[in-house]
Amino acid sequence: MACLREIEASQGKGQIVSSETLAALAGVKPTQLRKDLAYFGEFGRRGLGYDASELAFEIKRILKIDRIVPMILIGMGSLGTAFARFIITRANLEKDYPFRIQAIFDKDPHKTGTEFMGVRIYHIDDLKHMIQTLNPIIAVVAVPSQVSEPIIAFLCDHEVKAILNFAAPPTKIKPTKTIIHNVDLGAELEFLSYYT
Amino acid sequence: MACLREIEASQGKGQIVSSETLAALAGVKPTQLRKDLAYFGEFGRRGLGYDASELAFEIKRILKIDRIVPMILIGMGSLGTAFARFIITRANLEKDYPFRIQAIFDKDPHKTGTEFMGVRIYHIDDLKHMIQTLNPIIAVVAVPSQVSEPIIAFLCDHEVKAILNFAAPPTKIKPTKTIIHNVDLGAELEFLSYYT
DNA sequence: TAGATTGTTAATCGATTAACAATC
DNA sequence: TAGATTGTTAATCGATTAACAATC
Repeated sequence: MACLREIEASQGKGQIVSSETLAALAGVKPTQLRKDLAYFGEFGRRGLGYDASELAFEIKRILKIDRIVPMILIGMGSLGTAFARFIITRANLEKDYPFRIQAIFDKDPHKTGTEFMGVRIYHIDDLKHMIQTLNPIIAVVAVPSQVSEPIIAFLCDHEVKAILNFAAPPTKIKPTKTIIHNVDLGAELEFLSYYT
Repeated sequence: MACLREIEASQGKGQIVSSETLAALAGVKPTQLRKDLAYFGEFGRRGLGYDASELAFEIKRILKIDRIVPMILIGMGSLGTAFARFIITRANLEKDYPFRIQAIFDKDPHKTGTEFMGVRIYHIDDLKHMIQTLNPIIAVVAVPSQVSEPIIAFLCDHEVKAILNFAAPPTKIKPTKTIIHNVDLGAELEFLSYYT
């Protein structure tokens, strides 16, 4: 599936767009775009094209961002702060932005009990009894790699659907029900260096 | 090319390893690993395997991380700070870590003139006359998206080989000589949401 | 009806894997 | 020589693209 996100933002209400136009915007071939969409259903009308707002809605539904996605953030170091700022700013700016940070967890007593841009910061120990109530779909792990593995294991045990992990990939656990997406800043640099 | 980085860390001096062992470590098929390596040259010995330290050296050479890679960081908000901490910590810990932040640039007069973990923070206006001297291979852009495009354009004009861009992808410029690698935290979340 | 554009089948391309000759 | 393991050629698989019938 080639990048469909670009499409969403690109047209107003009631507008009809062709796969040709959309493909140009997304930087892919029209035929690829049509094939990708057809995989999920028939969203277009032959001879006409796609209804832009209808298509945007369908794409949101496919990506499961047609609803509020409750999240928790664990670790409020510089990376956690950067991530929280990014998400909360966007949620404040964009109507219907789906991702919401419900609670932040950290170990530092200088941070716990305070708020960051309107989101409460709890002690990491409170996660144990709060996770049931919060019931987050996604958890973001931005703690040091040395302490990340037990936290990730705990999250997997408690039915979190997906983890965005900025720490080192866990070595011991191989969860079946939880998807872990590892983001490795160091690897991004090595990747770039190769193409230098 | 499947992930070769794992291999590097995995063996001591003088050790011989087979593609079977390495593939298991990297989580790929042995035949895939051999094919990838063969693309760059003949590094193994038939009937024996690969010399681990020799292979590690060759991989570093291929990735161009067998030398110091000078970098600059532009933008010292929470994301810039997170990135700087990540790189500098690693450079302090790991012998031969190739990436070095030579200078940081920001607009905030409270930050300019100070140091972060031993790296000087300059005003963004100083970039103009300093870039020639610094001559960085890689530039990391961690400024707000609204102000990123002219900065990226400037970096491309001044022979920076690669840009790691945390801001929005540039729309106007299509550099030919500079590689831009865009990292989109929002897209990572949408990606995860889909697999929920 | 003629023109346009989708959804889908067929053809092409590239990447992964299997098989094996080379060789330690 | 027999066993092991690479580098490479051939076969397989999947993904991309082209072609076209369906239909607005």
